[in-house]
Parts: sequence; structure tokens; C-alpha cells
Amino acid sequence: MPNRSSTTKIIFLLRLIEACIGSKSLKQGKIIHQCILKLIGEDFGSQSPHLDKLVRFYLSCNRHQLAHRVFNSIPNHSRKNKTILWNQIIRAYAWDGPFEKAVDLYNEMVDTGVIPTKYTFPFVLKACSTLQDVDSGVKIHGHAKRYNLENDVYVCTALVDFYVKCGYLVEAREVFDGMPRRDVVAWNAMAAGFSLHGLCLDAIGLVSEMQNKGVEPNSSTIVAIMPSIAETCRLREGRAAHGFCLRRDFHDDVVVGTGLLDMYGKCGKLVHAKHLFKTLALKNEITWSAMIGAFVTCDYVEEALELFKKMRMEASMTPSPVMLATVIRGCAKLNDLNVANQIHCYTFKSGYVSDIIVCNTLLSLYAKCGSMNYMIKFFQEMQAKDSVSYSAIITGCVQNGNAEDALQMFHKMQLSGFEPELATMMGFLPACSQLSALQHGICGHGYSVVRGFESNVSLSNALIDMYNKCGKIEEARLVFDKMHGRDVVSWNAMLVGYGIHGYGKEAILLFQNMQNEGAQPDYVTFVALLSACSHSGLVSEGKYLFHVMSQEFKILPRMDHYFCMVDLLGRAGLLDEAHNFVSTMPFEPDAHLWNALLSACRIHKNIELGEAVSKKIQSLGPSSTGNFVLLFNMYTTAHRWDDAAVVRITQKDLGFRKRPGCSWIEVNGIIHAFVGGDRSHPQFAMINKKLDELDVEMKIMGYSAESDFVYQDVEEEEKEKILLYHSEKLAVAFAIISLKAHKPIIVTKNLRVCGDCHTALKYMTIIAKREITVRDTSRFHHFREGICSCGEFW
DNA sequence: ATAGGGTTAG
Repeated sequence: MPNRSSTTKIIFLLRLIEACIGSKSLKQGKIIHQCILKLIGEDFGSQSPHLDKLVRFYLSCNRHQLAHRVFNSIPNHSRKNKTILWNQIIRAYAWDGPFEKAVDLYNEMVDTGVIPTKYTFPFVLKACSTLQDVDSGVKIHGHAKRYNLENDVYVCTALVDFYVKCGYLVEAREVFDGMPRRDVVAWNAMAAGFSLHGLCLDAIGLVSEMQNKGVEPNSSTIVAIMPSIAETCRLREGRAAHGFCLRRDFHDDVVVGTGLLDMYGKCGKLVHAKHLFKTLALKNEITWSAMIGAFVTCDYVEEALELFKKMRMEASMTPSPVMLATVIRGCAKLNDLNVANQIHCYTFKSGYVSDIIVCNTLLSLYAKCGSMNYMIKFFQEMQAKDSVSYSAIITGCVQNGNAEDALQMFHKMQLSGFEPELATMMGFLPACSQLSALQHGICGHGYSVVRGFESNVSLSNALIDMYNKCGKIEEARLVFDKMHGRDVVSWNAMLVGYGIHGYGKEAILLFQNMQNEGAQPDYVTFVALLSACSHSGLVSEGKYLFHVMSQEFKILPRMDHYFCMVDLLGRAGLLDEAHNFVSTMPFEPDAHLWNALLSACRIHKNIELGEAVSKKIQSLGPSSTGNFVLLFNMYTTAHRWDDAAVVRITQKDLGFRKRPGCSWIEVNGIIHAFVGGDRSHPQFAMINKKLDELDVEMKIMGYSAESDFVYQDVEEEEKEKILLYHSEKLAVAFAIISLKAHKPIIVTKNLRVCGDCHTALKYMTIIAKREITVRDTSRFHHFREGICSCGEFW
């Protein structure tokens, strides 16, 4: 027990402490604390009122744990009356962490019998949302009711904020709707919540609602809904918000200004974004980042990189990982491996290679620059991977034509314990499309439904494409019909489906539906339509569509459209018309387009024009082996072996090789691939036996190997063998022996199906009594009872 | 306030 003189000393010391609270001098405070301890010994009890000051002092120095320790030394009967101190320590923990301690202390407070106040709840709830500790938050909500604070504006706003940040929007809305009085902070919390969870239209709607209710938005309101306006490209609302800021004088605030700048960038209004950037009095790193992002989004990558350089030089700011990710996203648009390597080096030097967001952006960069090797290598080097990393690499594989690797990565991802997300499925489903892997695709569909991804328009579009490419056009249409909101991609995907199945009339019908529903077609729509006409031989319809495209829909024809038209006219045998059409083009035709004409020349055996076209192609420089193959095929079809030989020699001299034909089929979720003459399949003996059987029966029915399709100058018997082992025949024979009779056979080929195979497959449908479908690079061939659905348009 | 993975055509 201290004596009188020590009491005087303590009082003196506590005065000193009070002074320290103002000056936040931790060192001096600690010394004074020691002095007090010496004076009063271990018996704090009687001195506890004075210890409050020490607690406050430590809190003012941000030493929550020390403050807490002093607070704990006060006996419980005395702590009971110190609600404000409880609140202050909880607040300190909720602000800076450790956040668990805020929740623990709150629980201790309630257990001690201290009644929390309306100021307690916002703090502890903030800690709960930071921890994503829903259980504690819900319990605390119960306490608020118990203490009759459920109608308090502060408490309710805190509850809304808590529920929103934990993703419980229904509960948030319930609390919000139940509030007897709502101030601007409450409205902002709700709007920010909608914004945060991508419910953009709800967020925007809420702001008009609040204005109708007579509550004036403030700058936080603007900041809260700006991302929603940006994401939905609601330029009208964006402009209105900008005007509001000008009238209220918010516009010079960095946060508001940056939000507006970002919104204009995302809405494609680069001029406005640039203007804001120029006029904003105070800019920070985020402002610069938003401006660079605006350039990238609007495809002004050079300008973005320039500004990035300028920032480092003139403003001498160091970029944050967020900014670096934006810059890398820009680099990806350049499709230049050198740039990719440069920015990778820069990232390495900057020390951000451990930032997962930056790393994932780098993955996507390499994927878009077409470098599978760098992408895989970097992926393996990454110390930390998450589901986004896997999604990026899956999409990267698909983008580079390695769908099988994509499926493997998808499998590996799950083994690593990551659940596929929406964007993962956006990579997985196109992989199934590419492979015609129907069984994987169906699993993906099921999973997407379970996860609720089906409501996403883009995902449904990917499903439509998957079913179309797997030959299940009816399923595709079911998905299409079930969709709530369709975008232009949905229509296009379905149109493409009809096109590749040879349903030209259905495509045109769907286009009419599209117009009736007021959907605006784009240039892809017309590519799809024209190619559908081409595959169905609808010449006049195609010509009409080409005409209305520019006249009515104001869409300028591009190379693809001209290509489709040449293809359409050429296949139909209108070679001169096709040739004339090319000469009317407003820009130079490319080799690809001439190829379409050359291909038509081959089908219709017009050697004269074919040679002229071929010369044209050669003058453009040999850009692909396709030219040689076509010319070669044309000569051989005409039995002009010498000319054919010259082409083959030239091709060899120039170092071009024919791409090997490859066909594959999915059996029980496993992809079996065959190349021409392939004997490597484990069941080759059985396949061979089946092929021989089929060959005998086909010949009885009148089939003779069309050796014209063998362009090697070898003996007739040898030619037959080569044809019999064409990859599509191998795949079909394998399918017949390994799939039950009622199962459909769907074979996919990486090139156009060969003419001899096309004939042979017709016989095979009769012999094997089953339907066979082959998807080649341009369309589906459904063989049934000796007929192919393509009607020889391929 | 800025930030990573995404659908259709050739």
C-alpha cells in the first residue's frame, strides 16, 4: 500500500502521462509507467482509476497490446464500469489487428457482464468482416437485438456493412429495409455492397432510390457506384455523376477524380479520361495507374507504355504491383515475344515476381504471345499458384491449340485442391469444343449448373459452342432457348452451329428471329451467316445478305466476308463470278482468299484459272503449305504428274512440309488420336482386322479406292493401303469396335476430310449399320444410310 | 479510386 507521499507522486506522474497522450512520446511514457509500477508495487487494485490514463496513453501510441495488458491488470469489478475503454481497445484491434483479439475482447466484455453500446458494434463487426467470420457476426447481430439496439442507425449500418462484405446480400438488404431511419452512410454501405458483388444495376438503382427518398448523395456515394457504372458502361449515368460532382465541388478530390477517370476509360471515352487526368490538381499513384489502364483498355498500348515511362522519369514514382499488372496486360495486346521478355525482366528486377496477380498476368501474357514454352516454364517456376493461375494456363493451352494439355491441366488443378471457377470453365469448355470431347463437355455443363455459372451469359455461350462442335446442335439450341439474356455472341455461336452442320435455312431463320428480338448483328454475325450459306449452297441468299450487311446494317465487309463470298460462289461452280467479285474488292486480297478460289478451281477442275490464281498466290510469297497442297492436288486430279512433281519439288526446296492429317475420338472420356498410317495404337491389330473386313464389303458394294486422292506416285495397290489407313478411317474403325452399337460415332479431324474417305464412310454407315459423324476444319459431315448431310458442299 | 483468369468468325 503506497503511503501519502507516494500517492502525491503517482498523481504527479499521471499528469505527466496525460501530457504524453498529447505528445505520443512512447519512450517517456514507458519510463513513467515503470516509475508508477515501482511506487505502487504489484497491488494495482486501489490505483485502478488512474490506470485508465495509462491505457489511453498506450492506445494513443498505437500499442494496443500494451494497452490491453494494462487494462487486464484492472480487477473485473472495476473494469465493469469502463465501457469506453473496452470500446476503445476493441476499436484499436478492429482497425489494425490482430482482428481476432477484437472479437475475443468483445466476447470477454459480454461475459464480464458489460453491456455493449451502439459504439461497440461497428468496431467488432468491422473485425468480423475483415476476418470473414460470419458466425461471430451473426451472434453479435443477436446481441444487438437483445440489447434493443437493432433499430439504431449506427448499429444497423454496421450490420449492413458486415453482411455485405461477407457476401450475405439478402441479410444485408433485410437489415437495411428494416431500418426506421436511413442516413447517407447507410445508403452508401448498401450501394457499395451491391457494387462489390457485381450487382451493378442494383447499385445504380439504389442511388436513384435514395434521391427519391430525399437523401442527398455525397462523395462516398459517387465513389461507391463508379465501378458499377464503369463495368456496365452506363455512360449516361456516368456523365450525370460527373455533373453532380462538378456542382458539389467534389470533382477535384483525388479519389472521386480517379473514379471518374477510370469510369470514362472503361466506357471507351479516352478523351474524357485524358482531360480529367490533365486537370486533376492532385494525382497519386492510383490516378496514374487508372490512366494507364484507360489507355490499355482503349487499345492505345503505345501511349500506355509511354505514360508508364513518363511516370518513372518525371514523377519518379515507383509502380505498385497493381500498376505493373495493368502494364503487362497492355503488353499482352502487342503480341510480341520480345516485349513480353522485356517486361518479364522488369518485373523480376522490381521484385514483384512474388506477387500472384502480377504472375498470373505474366502467364496470360505469354499465352497471348503464342509461347507455350515460356508459359509452362514460368508456371512451373511460380512459388505460389491459385485457381486463377490454373485458369490462365488452361486458357493459354486452348488459345495455342493444345486442348489436350488444357484438359490435363484442368485435372491437375483439381488434384492440387483448387475448385474450378467461372473463368476456368471458360477455358475448359472451349477445350472440349476444340476436341469434340462431348463427355467432358457434359460434365462441365453439369458442374456449371451446380455452381450456378449457367446464369452467366458468356458461359452459356461457351456451352452452346461446345454442344455445336460436339455435334449436338439440339442440345445447343436447348441452352440457347433457356437463356434469359442473350448477347450478340449467343446468336453468333448458334448461327455458327447451324452453319457447320449445313443447316443454312435454319441459320437464316434464326437471323430473322434475331432481328425480331431487336438484337444488333455484328460483323461476326455475317461471317457466320455467309459461311452457313456457303456450306448449304445458298447462293442467292448469300448474295442478298452480303448486300444488306453494308446497306442496311452499315457493317463494312472485311476480308472474312469476301472470303466467304468467294467460297460460296466458288463451291457453287460460279468460278468466273467469283473471280470478278475478287476484282471488285476495295482492298488487296490475301493469300487465304485466293486459296478459296484455287480450292474451287480444283473441285470444278478449272485448271486454267487455277494456274492463274496459283501464280497470284506465289507472287504474294508462300505463306503456308496450303497453297502447294492445293495446286499439287489439282494437278494430280488432272493426272498432270509432271506438273505435280514440280510443285512438290518447289515445296521441298522452300522447306515446306504438309501438315500430317490427324483424327481423334473420345471414348469414355479418353481421347484416342490417329495420324495417317498410324500403327501405334495398342489395339491396332483389331483395328486393322476391322478395316480389312470393311474394305472387302465396301468393294462388294461397288466401292473402289479413289487413288486420285493419293498424291504419291506409287503402285495402285500401295495407294489403296495408304487410303485405307487414312486417319479418319482408323478412328472410325476403332470407334466401331470400341463403342456399343447405339452410341454415336463422332470423329474430329484437323484437316478437311479426304474425298476417298468421304465416299468410303458412306458405305461404312450401311455396312456397320450406324451413324458416323466427322467434324473437319470447316464443318460437320453426318453420314447416315449411305448419305452425307453435307450434300457434297465441303 | 487502380488490379490477374473469359464466349462467337477465319
